[in-house]
Amino acid sequence: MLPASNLARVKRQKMFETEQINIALEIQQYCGDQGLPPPIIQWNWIPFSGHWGISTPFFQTAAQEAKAGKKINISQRAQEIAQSVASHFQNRPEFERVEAVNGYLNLYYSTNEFARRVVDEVLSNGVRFGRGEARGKRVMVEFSQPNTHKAFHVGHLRNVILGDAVSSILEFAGFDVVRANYYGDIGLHVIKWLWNYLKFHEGEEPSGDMVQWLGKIYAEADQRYEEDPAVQEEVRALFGRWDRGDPEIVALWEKTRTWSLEAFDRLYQMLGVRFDHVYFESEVEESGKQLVAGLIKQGIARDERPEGAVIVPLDDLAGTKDKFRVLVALRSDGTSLYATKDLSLAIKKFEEFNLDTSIYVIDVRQSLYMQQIFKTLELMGYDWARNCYHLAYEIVNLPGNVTMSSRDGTIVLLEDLLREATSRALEIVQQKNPELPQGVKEDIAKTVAFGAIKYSMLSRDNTKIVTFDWNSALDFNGQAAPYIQYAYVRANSILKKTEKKLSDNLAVSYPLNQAEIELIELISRFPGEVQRAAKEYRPLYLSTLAFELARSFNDFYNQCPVLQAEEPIRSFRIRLTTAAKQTIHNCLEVLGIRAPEIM
RNA sequence: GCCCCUGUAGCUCAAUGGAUAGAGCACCGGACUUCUAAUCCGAUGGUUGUGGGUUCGACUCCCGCCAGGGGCGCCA
Repeated sequence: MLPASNLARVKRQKMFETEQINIALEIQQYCGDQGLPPPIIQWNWIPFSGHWGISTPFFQTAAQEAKAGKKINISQRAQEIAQSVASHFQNRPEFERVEAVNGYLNLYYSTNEFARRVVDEVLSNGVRFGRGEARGKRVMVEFSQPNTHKAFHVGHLRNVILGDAVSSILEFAGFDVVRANYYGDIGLHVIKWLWNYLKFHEGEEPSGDMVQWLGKIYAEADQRYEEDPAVQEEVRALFGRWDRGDPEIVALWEKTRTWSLEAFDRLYQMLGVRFDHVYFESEVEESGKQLVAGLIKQGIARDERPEGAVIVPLDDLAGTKDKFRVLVALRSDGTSLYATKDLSLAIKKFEEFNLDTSIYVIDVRQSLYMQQIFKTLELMGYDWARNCYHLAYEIVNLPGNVTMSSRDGTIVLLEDLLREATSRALEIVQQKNPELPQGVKEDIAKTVAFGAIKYSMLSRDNTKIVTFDWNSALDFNGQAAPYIQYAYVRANSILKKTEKKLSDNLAVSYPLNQAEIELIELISRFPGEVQRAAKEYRPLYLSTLAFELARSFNDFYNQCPVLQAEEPIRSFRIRLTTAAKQTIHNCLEVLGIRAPEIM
């Protein structure tokens, strides 16, 4: 229930929200006048009705009466109250029908009037339809976080796709979003790579796919490192040289790092993902070490060197048991760990960007680690630590619960997946539209293939493991992006054959049929679903809505002739088709999926 | 041992504490002289892991148990 005093603060994030709040207040007023406890109004869509409207139950009101001592049958009493309220709302122009059923009050909108308003709202806002009002809150989303000098596989892809979608959704919902990447450009893995390069690949220049080439050298290095203690010794020595700033090593590091960064730039560009700010581990390493020294002084960290490392005994400090465990903040040899750098980086983010919220898109296996970092920051006295949020997602596995690992060679390279998916899509375009120019066909194939891959990851909840297999990854049928894209193409195909200028926003003067009503209802849900997805960081709500919009449009397409229809039906259906196309576009847009004009 | 996640149709997954738990895939049967069949229509398919509790009402919230996965001092 929204108290009247809060009414002015309610932003119009959903369509018709103001109307709904006003009616809710009126119902509460009415119940109060009748001597009933004020009901909590929770508007739902009316199920099974096939009409457009809102609904709210009165069980709670009845239950409150029962608790107050009245001897009543609750469901019966709820129906009585609903009936009473319904009679109060009888003969109101904004509702076509008002009824009380099973303890619910059902308010059926005047369908044609609301249809007009929904379609008009979409058409007048265009690409901005569904966009929330600016909130004046800044949120940083850190995602992708690749290691340089390593391969990029399908497991990493889920992070990028999720982070990108969440960023877009938040931005569309009204937040000021800073998309941040954080490269692991230094550390043991890089030194191992450099060692292997110097020893076995000296002077080689990258060839073919850069990320793959770098990854191959890394995998090789890792294997030699694991198998041979002498290698470990050499790598440590090399790490020492790097630490001392040996010019030859630093130069090689800089050169190869650049190769890697350029390759990632191309990769993100290909995926249609951009970042507003980029951080590097190398830039927070020194500040991290200093920060840990400070922690020791403050008595937050315990220096157990030389026998042990520098640790933060979180459970002792927080007064918990077996909850936060112990965070290792610095190695016993004084070299930095992830934690060393993450603590420093967290502070840097808030200082540089004046954030309200800081989101970390990182897989679920690092949940404890993330809580340790946030807790440590809190103990350091940073109040904003509670505005740090770990957006955990489950990993991508291979069949048989096999974790993707470069070391074990159990990976599906991004490159391979994209190539395979694109060629499969191209084959289908070839069949459907052989007359199109080759370049156009290739564009469509890419759009479809990338869309399919992104959608398959976004249409599953963050907490669900994705099991990768080629068959389902390359399946373009059913609930998948190509289905949605095809509905968009069909809408476009109708519109191409109409006059450029849309007719005016006239009242709908014919009885809408079922398919039209459902389509309009789904369109009207979009702004609310954007807010819900933003609030819970769940693109799933929008990937589901996109599919439902597409299915509903296909239904409309089959049942409702547009171009052949008589006026004024024809004009309205053209407007509705335009609105559906726009809404599908906006919905896919925030998911990072493009829609082709033809396919 | 402690903590987290998951368990829903044969399979992969949805479902604001609300009315009759829905899609896709697979399987079976239909629909292109039509705004593109990458589509649509129909049929089959359920003790929501299990036992309690809270509630007018539980797939949803709480507790126990079972099963699977993950995490827990110098990896990232």
